[in-house]
Amino acid sequence: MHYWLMKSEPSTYSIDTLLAKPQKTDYWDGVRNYQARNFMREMKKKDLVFFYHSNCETPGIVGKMEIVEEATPDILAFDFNSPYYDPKSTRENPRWSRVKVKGLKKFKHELSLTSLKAQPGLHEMPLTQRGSRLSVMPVQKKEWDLILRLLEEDK
DNA sequence: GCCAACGTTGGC
DNA sequence: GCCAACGTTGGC
Repeated sequence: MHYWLMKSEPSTYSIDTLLAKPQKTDYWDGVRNYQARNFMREMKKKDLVFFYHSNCETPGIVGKMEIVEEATPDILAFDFNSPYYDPKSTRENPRWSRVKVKGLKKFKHELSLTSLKAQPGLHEMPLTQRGSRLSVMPVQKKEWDLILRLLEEDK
């Protein structure tokens, strides 16, 4: 069992968007960064993921998801009309991947980036490091547990 | 909205 | 293979 964190801009796709989907499940697609893609390819069913709101008034962790389907080709890359279209990705040789997630919970209070940065136990996360733009990253179990404690939520 | 930091592209 | 130019991310 592994733990992860994935970012999304709430103006485009928020935790509420996910929780409003049928079965609260959806594809996490449109990732166009190799490092992030490679992490998605490592994800296994039942892995847990924090949902992070980026590029907004208060960036931070807002919810929790689980992986319900492991990586498959991101078909948006084949769609000429999609903003995520990539002519270099073909059905014969797909370049990008997606996973399917299920929204488990929206936390009562979000845990802001400011609070996360204030925790010495989280200084090794790419998230809290200056200049890091990685949108999909692994979370150590120690970090996961600490974050849950900070959220004061039942696990 | 600004802009620093980053990742990618493509000419050479 | 280098690296300048460009486009994007994302905090502030």
